[in-house]
Amino acid sequence: MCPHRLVLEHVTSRWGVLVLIQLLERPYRFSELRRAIGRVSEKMLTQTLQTLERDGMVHRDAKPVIPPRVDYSLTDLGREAAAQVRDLALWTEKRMTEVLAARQAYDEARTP
Amino acid sequence: MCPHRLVLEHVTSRWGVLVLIQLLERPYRFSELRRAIGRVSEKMLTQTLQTLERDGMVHRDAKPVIPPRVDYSLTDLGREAAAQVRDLALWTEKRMTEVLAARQAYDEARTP
DNA sequence: CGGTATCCAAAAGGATACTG
DNA sequence: CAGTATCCTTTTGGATACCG
Repeated sequence: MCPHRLVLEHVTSRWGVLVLIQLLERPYRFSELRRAIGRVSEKMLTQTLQTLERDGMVHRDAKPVIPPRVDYSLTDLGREAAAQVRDLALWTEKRMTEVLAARQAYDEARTP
Repeated sequence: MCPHRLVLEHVTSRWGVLVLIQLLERPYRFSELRRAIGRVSEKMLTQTLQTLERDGMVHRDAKPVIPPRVDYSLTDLGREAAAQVRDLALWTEKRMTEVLAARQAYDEARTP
């Protein structure tokens, strides 16, 4: 598999999309981000953030305090990706009526 | 899960992305599309095409001849989606250098 | 040719418990 | 608080065989 295809999979992955769009708004702490996204396990959020950090999309700022505090934000690269992903998400929202109509036509043609 | 999130997952799915980008060029027959994409099983290509057809992105034209001939093409809706997906794919290609640099820095910071 | 059906392997994902 | 580690379930994907 070509390497840039993998990056595309990271940013368009189930949780990657939601993380990028959320961080486009402002930086978030770990638990705060988890609550904002909703119904994501710690494991998947950790994994998604690590992948996006490794790809240079997300910046991780761990403050050496007790209790630990870690802030996540977008890099310049991440902001570019996030903006495109958000546009695609907004497009699907805007076109939802057409999609639902197409589905109904498709389903009705097959269950007479 | 909100419905438009599912549509987003369809168009950004592993094979969905490749199908949309390929069909942006011109219509394709089933086997022809399979060869063009490479290393996709019949099952996954069928499944992907059905999902995209149901969502109103892909048009399926089955000609009643022997041997069977089926042509797949993009609808207007599909062309809009495909263009955005292709742009995102082109962006990841363009930014690959930065991503690779970020990865190297990430990996080196963790294996001294 | 263009599928469908079945079975199986691999990967993704979640719940829980534990740690610095 | 922000993770790791472990275990288990669900989903995804591929190989194969068969059908119209």
